[in-house]
Amino acid sequence: MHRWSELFIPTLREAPADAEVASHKFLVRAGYIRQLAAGIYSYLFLGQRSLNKIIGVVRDEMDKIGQEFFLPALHPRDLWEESGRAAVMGETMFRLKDRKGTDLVLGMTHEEVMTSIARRELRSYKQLPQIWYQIQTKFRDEARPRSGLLRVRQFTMKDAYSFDIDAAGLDVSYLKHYDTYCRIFDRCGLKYMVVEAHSGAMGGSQSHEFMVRTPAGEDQIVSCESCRYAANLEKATSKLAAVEDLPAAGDGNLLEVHTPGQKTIEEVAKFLGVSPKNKIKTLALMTVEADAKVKGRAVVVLLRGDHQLNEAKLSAVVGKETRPMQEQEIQTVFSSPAGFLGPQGIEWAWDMKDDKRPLLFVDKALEGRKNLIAGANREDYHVKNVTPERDFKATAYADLRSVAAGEDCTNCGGLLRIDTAVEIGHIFKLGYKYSESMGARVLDRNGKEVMPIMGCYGIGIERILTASVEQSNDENGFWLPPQIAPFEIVVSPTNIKDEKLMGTAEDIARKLEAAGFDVLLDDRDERPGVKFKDADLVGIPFRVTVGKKVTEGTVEVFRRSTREMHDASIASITDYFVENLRPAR
RNA sequence: CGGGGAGUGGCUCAGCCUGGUAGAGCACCUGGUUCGGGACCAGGGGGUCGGAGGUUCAAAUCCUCUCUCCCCGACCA
Repeated sequence: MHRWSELFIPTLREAPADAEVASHKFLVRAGYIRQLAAGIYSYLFLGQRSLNKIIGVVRDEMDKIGQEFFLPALHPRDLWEESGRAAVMGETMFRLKDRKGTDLVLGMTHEEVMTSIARRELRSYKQLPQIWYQIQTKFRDEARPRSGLLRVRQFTMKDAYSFDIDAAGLDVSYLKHYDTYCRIFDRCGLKYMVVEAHSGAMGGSQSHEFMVRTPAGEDQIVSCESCRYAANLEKATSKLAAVEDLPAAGDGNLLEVHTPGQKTIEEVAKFLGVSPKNKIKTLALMTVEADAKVKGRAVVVLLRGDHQLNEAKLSAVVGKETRPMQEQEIQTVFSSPAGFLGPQGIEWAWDMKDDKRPLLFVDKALEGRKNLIAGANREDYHVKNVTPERDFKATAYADLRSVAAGEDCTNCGGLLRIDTAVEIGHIFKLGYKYSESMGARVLDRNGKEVMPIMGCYGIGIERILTASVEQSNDENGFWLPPQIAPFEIVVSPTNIKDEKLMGTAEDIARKLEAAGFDVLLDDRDERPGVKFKDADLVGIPFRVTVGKKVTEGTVEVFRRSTREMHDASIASITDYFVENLRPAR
């Protein structure tokens, strides 16, 4: 039996000064975690116990569809060179050398290692499909760790990888994970949503994220209030209301207007008395090359004046990350200072291969529009009557803008809302990326050599705990669902020196434990108030208070989530929990 | 990496502006009283004030450098 008086549960009366978000404050106050350095945490008894329960649920469900491995965290850097990701990951990857000077890295994910096993061992379609997973520590040297356990440099991830003979097989593996993830998060008692996610710079593949809404999150998710549409802001689309074009000014040809000192969209629109919707926003960017010695390429993006660039969408179209141009670079392309840029009168590359000229990507919202206002590429001047295709030719039209709250759903026309959320799981169709770069091949039923097609699937273990705390807390502390709480029930005698109370509390704790419940007996020599405050704080969903009413054969059961309290007879206490706790499992 | 904030007993903080030999509350130890929502009384232990250098008769306090942590941004497989 677990006796509080013998355990290390260092609760704090006050939140640590460096904690900002609720989960961080409470996990520290409740004695679950302690910080070692920025983004590096120790898990103490209660924290580890809860995480072990989460891992138990994850493992139980994953074992139904896959096989558990355990891969090294320490990888030879060569392996990452093979996949080409050593450069891509940049400084986010921890790097070190062994005593012989060999370059090693700490694993931030395990596609490379899993693929290295697959390519050596998998020979035939008869061995497929395979689903391999592990629960293991990941290391990522984040630019800015933050929010307690929400973004850290070392954490536990359940990562799974599927290998199939063809795309249809991948669909099956993907769906299995989708369903399994739903079961896992349901069992963990989370209120989550599944959203379509950005499929990365490679494009084409399908991806879903499992999200828990909380203001502490770092992701923005778009969802429809009328239908089931939900997507990460990086990926979301919306339907735009039609915009009335301006009438042609003058003879309809390009017409310069003097706009002294009016640089921003807002200023110019106001100055000219038009809506930003009739303006073109011209953004000047450069590609970021993996090899720092290679010069970037100019990328210009046109958006409707009131729209925001979505960098994830842009990088998917360009195939590379981009950064804003510096003043000098802007001068080279536009011969104009920033603030007065426009697309007209410049020779754009109409095809990606033409690398002498800058690329011009135009958001679809501008397609078919006319008589727009853009910068004149000349200080203090803008130009009217700008009409796409007549005054400039785009490299491509694409969806490049971010959805804004209040726009219409593409599916059903309903209202779209935007919430912040934390990502707890992500499933992804990888395709042939690693099979190809790392040389995994199997023979198909015709004896022909083909690449296995892969998927990868991750769950952030600590984030389940963190999201759960974010989802269920009040000023006194938090409560976890019984399935992932360190203990299901805390039994609190109000005075341990009263032999009757203490004896009864011990009996009850023993009985509940015998019935299979996870019980903590608060046998500390503390005043009742201290015990109640601590019990409220530490995330245990039920409390049994053993007080004066034992003389009547009664104790109190306190449900932390609702703060409901009612009497229960000592004789039937086990039955009470069998009824109230077990169905929740 | 850019901007902002903070480092003083275990925790939360005051003291710094205006230099004079370090404090409070909580926690901890001993004894006693108490016991249904973070008790009370008495006694006690614990800090080279993040580090280094400088100014000064004297530095937690002023100056320079540096390290660490937090927040905003950039970044985020």
